Amino acid sequence: MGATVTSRALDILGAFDGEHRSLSLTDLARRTGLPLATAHRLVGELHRWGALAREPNGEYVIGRRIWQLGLLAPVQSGLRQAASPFLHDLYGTTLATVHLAVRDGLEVLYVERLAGHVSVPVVSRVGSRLPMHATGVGKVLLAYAPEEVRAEVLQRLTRITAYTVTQPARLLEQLRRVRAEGYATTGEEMSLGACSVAVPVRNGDTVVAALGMVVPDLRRQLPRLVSALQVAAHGISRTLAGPSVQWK
Amino acid sequence: MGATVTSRALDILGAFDGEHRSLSLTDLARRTGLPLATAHRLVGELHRWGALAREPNGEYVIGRRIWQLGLLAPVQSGLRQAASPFLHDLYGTTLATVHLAVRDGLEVLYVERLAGHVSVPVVSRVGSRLPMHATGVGKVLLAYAPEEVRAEVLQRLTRITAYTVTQPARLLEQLRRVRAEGYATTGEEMSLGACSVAVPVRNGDTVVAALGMVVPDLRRQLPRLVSALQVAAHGISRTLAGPSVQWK
DNA sequence: TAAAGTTCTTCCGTTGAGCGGAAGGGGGGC
DNA sequence: GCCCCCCTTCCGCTCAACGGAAGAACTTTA
Repeated sequence: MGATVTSRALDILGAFDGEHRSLSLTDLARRTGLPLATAHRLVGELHRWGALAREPNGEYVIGRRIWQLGLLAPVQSGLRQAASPFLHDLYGTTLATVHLAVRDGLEVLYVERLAGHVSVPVVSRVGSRLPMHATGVGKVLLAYAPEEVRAEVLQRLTRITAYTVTQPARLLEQLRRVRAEGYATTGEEMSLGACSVAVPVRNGDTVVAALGMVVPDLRRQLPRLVSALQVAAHGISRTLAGPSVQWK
Repeated sequence: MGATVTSRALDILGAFDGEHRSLSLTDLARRTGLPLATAHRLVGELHRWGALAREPNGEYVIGRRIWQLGLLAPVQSGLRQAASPFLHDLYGTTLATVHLAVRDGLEVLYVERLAGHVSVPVVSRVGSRLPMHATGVGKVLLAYAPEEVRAEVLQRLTRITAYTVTQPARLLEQLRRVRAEGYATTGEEMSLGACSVAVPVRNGDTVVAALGMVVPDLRRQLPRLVSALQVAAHGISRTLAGPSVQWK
């Protein structure tokens, strides 16, 4: 596989994740499968550049330089900033957990999250990924994804709770309705006790993100939540389409 | 200089900054001084891994994977999250531009920023760096920095406005007062029309960050602002010292 | 429409940078 | 003391990275 120097260096960075925020040299060597001496050299270079930093205890963590670079990513500087005020409004009026997510490959990537005080069992975190077929934002993004992506996702509908939709035909039907009605819902398909609604966020004609919220129960207030979401989504779209948000 | 493969790959990432968020292949080759063919190969690898992404127009931007990694940096997951609620409170009670910053090498690195509606000419941005001797947070961080850092910074007190302190002796005296009184101030030393106050944020005994605010004028309300800042700083310190903030 | 100028991509023979096994610290637990 | 684990350094071999050059794709100029 990855035999190039660059890919090895990147693999070292990739060894860090939400559960492994700080790793010792040997941890890194083990997780990447690199010989210790090699890992040592690469880690040294990454450290010298500022991609990695050392904790007082000697373990390595992601460095500030990477954090800084991350702030330049379009997902951060464009979409996120455009959406920020609308998310706050939305949270203010509904007090539910609000999410902004994009599609990344075959998964949903959470870009922003405002957590409600009344906490519902929510799995997502900013920067984390979840399967598309079991989340509200995922269904929206899947509904508007290229045919090939949809086809591939439909092949692997892994079961997560007892309510997860795992039959391709049934999910396809749901996606059709998402396109027709403009919103997606889930009921305890990702975690028990959590339902969700989501709507697409457009930039011009294309769906670039999904905006969703998680609540304990949908029945009663669905129309109100959908319209609140749509108002916010339109606001974000307008900001995105506006004069060069991306660059300021 | 940088002759290793890794450092070249990192240099490519380093070519991106606040003013250059998207670059073409030739831009990258030029900015890094690499031969086009070499840049092409490295960029290809970075792209394949997700460190770089391609815009519709073919230019490269920082990819989502880097953004995700950045979220794992301690500056983001520990300090920033601990401080967030206090910053919001602080902003709510004062309506001034609020800053959280750390020292990175010989400069101030802005970690978080809440912008006031009544905008004062503020230069900082999250992820950007400014010189230490001309900012409130910078003076605080400098006052508590290791002797060697202070010595080096004092050698290069570049003038920015007519009010910037450029005499080492005068700055040293100010730093002494910062330590004695627990807060630092600036008056139009970084940009005209902007004054600032800042206080240290501690984790245990060591100063890990500085909390500051920028206002058009300090005279009248200084005591009130200082005490508001100190309350917030103590709150952050308590959260940092508390049970494992860093890991949740 | 051709010509001249961009920028991007692919090819391939040469060579020195990266490789990694091995050996040498350092510390802390028993 | 001894053992074990983790980190760091060394060094000769080899193969991956290098980059000049040629050509493809696309744009601008004449």
